[in-house]
Amino acid sequence: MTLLRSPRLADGTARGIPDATVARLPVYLRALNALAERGVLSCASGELAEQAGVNPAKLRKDLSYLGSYGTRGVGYDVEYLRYQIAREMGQTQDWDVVIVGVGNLGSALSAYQGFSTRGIRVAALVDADPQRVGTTISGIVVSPVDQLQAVVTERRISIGVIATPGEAAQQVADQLVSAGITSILNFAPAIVQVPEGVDVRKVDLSIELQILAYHEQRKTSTTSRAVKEVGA
Amino acid sequence: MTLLRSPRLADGTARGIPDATVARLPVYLRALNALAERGVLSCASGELAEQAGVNPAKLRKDLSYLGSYGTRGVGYDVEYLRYQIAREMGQTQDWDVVIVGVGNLGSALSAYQGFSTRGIRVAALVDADPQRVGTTISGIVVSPVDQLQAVVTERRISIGVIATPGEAAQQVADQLVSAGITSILNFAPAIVQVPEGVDVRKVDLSIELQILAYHEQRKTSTTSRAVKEVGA
DNA sequence: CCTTGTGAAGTTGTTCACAGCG
DNA sequence: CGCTGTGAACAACTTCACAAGG
Repeated sequence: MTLLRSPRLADGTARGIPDATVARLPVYLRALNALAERGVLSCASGELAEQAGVNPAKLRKDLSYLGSYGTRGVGYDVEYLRYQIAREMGQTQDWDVVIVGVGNLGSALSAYQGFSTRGIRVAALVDADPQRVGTTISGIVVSPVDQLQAVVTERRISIGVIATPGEAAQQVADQLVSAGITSILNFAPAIVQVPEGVDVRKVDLSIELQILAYHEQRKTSTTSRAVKEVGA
Repeated sequence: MTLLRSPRLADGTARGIPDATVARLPVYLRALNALAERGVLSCASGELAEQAGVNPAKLRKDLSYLGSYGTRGVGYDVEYLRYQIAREMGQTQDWDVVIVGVGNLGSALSAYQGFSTRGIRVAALVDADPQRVGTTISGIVVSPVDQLQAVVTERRISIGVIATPGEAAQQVADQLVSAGITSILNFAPAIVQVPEGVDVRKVDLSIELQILAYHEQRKTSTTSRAVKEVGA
């Protein structure tokens, strides 16, 4: 079970990048895109780190897992680094996702502008409600749940998004898995169990607010105490 | 700067609960609510841990930061533990939040059913677009941005949600802070800078999918390798 | 010089394993 | 006996501080 971490494989390719680093690479990518848009060609770790909201040393260590893409005494070439991170993140291709559940949240996700520039494409929408099936949302016709397998196979979708009520989440997860999905983003307020080999990430809107409320409570009750940044 | 951790203050009250634990307490709360609804009166750490999707030892350690609320040889009283966690999380009161930006995502958040049962109440909606100001969404009239200060003060709101495009995020954050908000949940794809004492949490939809895409890419490229749960 | 890349130290989080207690 | 609560070992992550090198 103690799967040891290999920072680098024998073939020299950077592998086994720490989870915490993987979670930050898209942030760096976004910061680099912002710099590129402003016409900046090169930047030092300090500038990029500030844009990304992290410590410069952390940024450099993160980048070191990918390779040595900087120039000592100078910094990083914006376009080159942008490409290297994008490649590492698999953004040289587009990733098709299927959203299950087109209520308020599912509809908002379908319309979300930010996906397309990050290599994410909403390729299909699915809902259990016959009233919603057949309607068009953000230019996509909503399919019935029993078409999930067909849609996933046909469009080679490997990522599924659960945007249903909590009660339906586990069943939807099971259906996604049996349709061949191996990565799930779960917005439903429920823990879903999946077989080995399937990745699940969870975004829970209530929990984020509850965490803020906890810190808020402590701020007002203990008036004399230093406050530090809330862990992300 | 080296703010040392005090698990417990002199007064005996549990304090300085680790961030990782605070982030999981709402999950335990949800699991306990589910058990209570099923009429379960008592449970062992193993059952609760399974419901919550964590290791039993981790659950017990998390609970130990709050106090000793279990009974050895038996387990935990569902209702009692539920109350203790809720109290620690500040859920004995309701927390009013203001959502800035009522586009697709902001509207979906306003309509989100899951908040009310978790002590979160959407108390006000604000938007910069004159077209949206004055309209009613989920029973709340949208206020103009220049009313933010008044709304926050009047309703004693301490938590703000940014659901605007990325370009507007920093400005909105500044406005929230000057209106007296000290906790921000940021859905915009941008890093916002805030003064000391203000907490910011970030939820980035694209980044979550990009992280899944990264793992997905690695699954398909290296066909012979064990896959482990993606870090939340 | 100046900034990267990185060992080493420090901090936080997780898991084990068992003493303690109902 | 069984399950909690927790010290101690372990693992992951962050930060420091400085050698390396353009």
